[in-house]
Amino acid sequence: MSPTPRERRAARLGLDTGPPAARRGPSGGTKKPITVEAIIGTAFGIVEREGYEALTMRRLATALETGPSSLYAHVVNKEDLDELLIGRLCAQIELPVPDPDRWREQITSVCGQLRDQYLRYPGISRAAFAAAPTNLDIIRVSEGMLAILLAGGLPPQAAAWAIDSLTLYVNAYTLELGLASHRLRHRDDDWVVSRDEMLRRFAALPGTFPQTKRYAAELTAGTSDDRFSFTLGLMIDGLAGR
Amino acid sequence: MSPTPRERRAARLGLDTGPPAARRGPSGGTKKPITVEAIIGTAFGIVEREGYEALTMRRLATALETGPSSLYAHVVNKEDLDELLIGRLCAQIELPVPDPDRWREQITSVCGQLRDQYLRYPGISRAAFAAAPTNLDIIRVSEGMLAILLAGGLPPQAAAWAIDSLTLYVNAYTLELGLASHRLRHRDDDWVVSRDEMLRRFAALPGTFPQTKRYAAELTAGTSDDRFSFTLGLMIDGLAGR
DNA sequence: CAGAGCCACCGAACACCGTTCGAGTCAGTG
DNA sequence: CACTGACTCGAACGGTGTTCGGTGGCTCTG
Repeated sequence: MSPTPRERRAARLGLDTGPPAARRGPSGGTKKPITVEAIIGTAFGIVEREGYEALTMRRLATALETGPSSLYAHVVNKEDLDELLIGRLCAQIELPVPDPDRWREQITSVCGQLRDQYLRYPGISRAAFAAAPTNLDIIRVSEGMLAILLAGGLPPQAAAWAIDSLTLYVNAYTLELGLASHRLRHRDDDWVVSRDEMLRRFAALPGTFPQTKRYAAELTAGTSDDRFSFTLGLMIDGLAGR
Repeated sequence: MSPTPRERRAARLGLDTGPPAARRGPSGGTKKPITVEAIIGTAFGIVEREGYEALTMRRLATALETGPSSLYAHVVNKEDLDELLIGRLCAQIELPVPDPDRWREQITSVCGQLRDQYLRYPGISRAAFAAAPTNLDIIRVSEGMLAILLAGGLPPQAAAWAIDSLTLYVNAYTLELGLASHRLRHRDDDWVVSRDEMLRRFAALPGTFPQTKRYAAELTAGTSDDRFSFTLGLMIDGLAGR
């Protein structure tokens, strides 16, 4: 029984098996062999340039100058590939050493880093939603956040749940922005509208929407970044009250 | 130039054109004609029973005893269908008349209703993420929430942004739960694990994760409902401080 | 050094998906 | 009655993730 893909995944989750002896295929070694590292690298390239929706197994295989089936020797699934990408993303998050006096700005910084990473690869947060809470790189980030909140003096239960809340919100925020940028880049002319257009539409609403009409300015105010820090502040303020 | 689907959509956004004269196709009138209403109804049925991932145009057409192409006379897109579903969902939300003294429980109730509707149709919140903020039924809910928060005495800017935060969180929460229930129903044996299994895995972590190991109990505590109301409380508490 | 077995590679195919095309069929109108 | 136009629907197109079977260098064994 040859090693099933699940076993490969299991093996990768364990200690990394160094360079896999660099075998060559029937191509005669003319091109560099396919490695998990190469797959992840070009996958990130595709997502960065064309968005997550463009990351298909076929597109990825073409970029690696091979066929789709060749990928399945190194990756179990598209889902597995997603998890690899999210793991790599999380591995690049810098976790500060917890400082009790600065827990608010520290947790904000970690969330901001997550947001920036997700936004650098538009749409990839969709993969983050499905990512396993088993992955070590992901747990590492959550461990870091937990340490910060605990150092800040929060009760453990609140800290534990708050991590869920915060990461979930960051994921959702970046997912929404990713969808919007996808529409911008990809047809759907009238989907993403300017602020002026929003104001016009709100003004054209029937009288059944008095508050929306009256506070149209507030509803459309601020950059998406403003909304992000507003919501984060909301949650952190709520936490501080615990 | 026959009416393009976009025009149908535009027409539907205007005043609803009553019963469309009940035309029959080549089937000779043996079966009930396809209407937008019938499409929405059976679509909800499919999602309720088999989850949003099972809602494909082909599956839907089969349920209506027709071919996929027949649907496109009533619906522009799958995206358009999604918007119809979300709109219908939002139309069923009951909006209380704002009471300044009870704004907290009122806003909590609306969010709870949204959560329940989304969870009744697992995975449908994925469609909610993409839904247009143009749809009248959706704006109606946001108008209701805005009225509650304003009655509560919140500054308009905070109220406006808070609506975004809250709905985004509810969407994200239900999306995550929907993904989990999808995995449960659909293979992926070891993906959704019990609390005991989670505790075992946390205990097996290397010493690099001290906080995660120490507070494994807190990290795995509570039902998903507990986490939902915790996060909502967090945001509302933060709001109350404004 | 000869042979065997492993396994990365890859072309072809399968079962789906959303969507389009064009012909066919009816109801209402002039 | 002929015409028009909305509706129906089988067939097909281009796309997706994934599987299968064979090939041929590689490495290890005898």
